[in-house]
Amino acid sequence: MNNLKNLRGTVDLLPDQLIKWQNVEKIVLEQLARASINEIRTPILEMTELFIRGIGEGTDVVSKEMYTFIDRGERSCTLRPEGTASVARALIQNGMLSNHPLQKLWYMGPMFRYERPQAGRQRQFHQLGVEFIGYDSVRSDVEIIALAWDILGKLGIKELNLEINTLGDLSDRLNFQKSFLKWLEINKNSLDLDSQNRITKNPLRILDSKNAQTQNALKNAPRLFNFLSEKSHKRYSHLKKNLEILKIPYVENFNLVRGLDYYTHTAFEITSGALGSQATVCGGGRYDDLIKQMGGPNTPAIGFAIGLERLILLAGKELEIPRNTDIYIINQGLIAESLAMDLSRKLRNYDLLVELDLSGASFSKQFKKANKLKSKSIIVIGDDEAVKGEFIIRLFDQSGNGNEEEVISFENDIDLEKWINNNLLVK
RNA sequence: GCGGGCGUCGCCAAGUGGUUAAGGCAGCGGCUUGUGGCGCCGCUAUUCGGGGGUUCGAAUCCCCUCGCUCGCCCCA
Repeated sequence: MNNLKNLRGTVDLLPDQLIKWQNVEKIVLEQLARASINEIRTPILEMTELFIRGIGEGTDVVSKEMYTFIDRGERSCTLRPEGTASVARALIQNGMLSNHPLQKLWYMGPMFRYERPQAGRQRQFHQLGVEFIGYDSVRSDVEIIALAWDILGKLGIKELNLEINTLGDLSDRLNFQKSFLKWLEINKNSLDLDSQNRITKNPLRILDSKNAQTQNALKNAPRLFNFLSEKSHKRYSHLKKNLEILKIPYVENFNLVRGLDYYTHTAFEITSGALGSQATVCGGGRYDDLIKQMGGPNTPAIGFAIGLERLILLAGKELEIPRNTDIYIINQGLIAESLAMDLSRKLRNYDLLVELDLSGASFSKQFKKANKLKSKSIIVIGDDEAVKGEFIIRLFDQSGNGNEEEVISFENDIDLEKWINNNLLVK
């Protein structure tokens, strides 16, 4: 029995911790609803092919981090490592792009990547993703960045850094890649080993290598920014201007590439120093070619994902406080216990947190329990009350001073409601 | 995949070779069988992540292994 354990990189979320999760999720979902974004749910398990084609074979995520296995029907299946590819697939497959070319969608759920766990990183983790499908205007880029920024702001998270970059469109990138590859051939030896390996696999990724030696060498390399078309340049400066109008502070990072192949034009990341080495809480960008590449109609899109574990880490302690019990029902005796159960059901029609003591323990014990839970009030039903068809109700404040008891008949809903309104529902 | 740190009760922890493994919190029971916060009393690890070895004797030393954690890489 003792050797049954959860798998490495997975965690049990226990009731105490879930208070914070639920509070954070509530705020996030409210914000999404207000921006009139609709939910979409796709399977956690997909064909492996989807991610190879969607994310890109040369990426780290696909080449070494996927949970892939052969199922009983000999299909290669993969636990999703991210959400965008699935959403794109679902939209194409369900013909949603011809009927509703414009849509704003969100999803939330577990993702899986086989990596070494560390602070802010698990093998099963959770993401909130937002995708604006069919939108190509700069304003949609701005709106989605603002949305991410505001969600973090609503949670009271301070000291965030927004980094932005532009990757241009496909032809910008090809032009750049040509001369970048030439430079890489010549300067190969001044790069670190990882980066050398990427020359053939995924050269763009070399740009955001964190190796100091490589970063130093890259200072003399051609810059993607200089290969952007006039149109791409304009798009990017328009984006910056809009962010300034909205007073969203940003930092340009020309080396921000992002690890998934599908990004075009705008790429952005929001980081926090409070997270340790896994500093990114939100990452996103535009992916105008993905849906077409996956066999759908030519559909521009932009999206982001927020890592929920990291979000929880950043969110304030005030979200960890549980709601106190409003009424604790102390009860003992055969008839009393039935009456108590009936009363507890009645009380749950109000916006109250009601706990019925089921222990059958002594009154003294039940009072202690009510006190431990910091219940705002108590109801007492014993044999005496049961016989008379009434119960005792009273406030139960922490000072321990005797509050006035009130006796109410089980039939008298009007007095009960009055008491609740006067004592519990008013601030 | 590669480095560093760590593993004693549900939680926090003392103990670094000698025969009963401190203490605190939480939990349970009692003082007080129908009225709470405080207090007092009692109970709660045959065992120190697991396995092997050294020794008369190990939680303490050695080896292996598992796990956790932090960092590299990468990402949310």
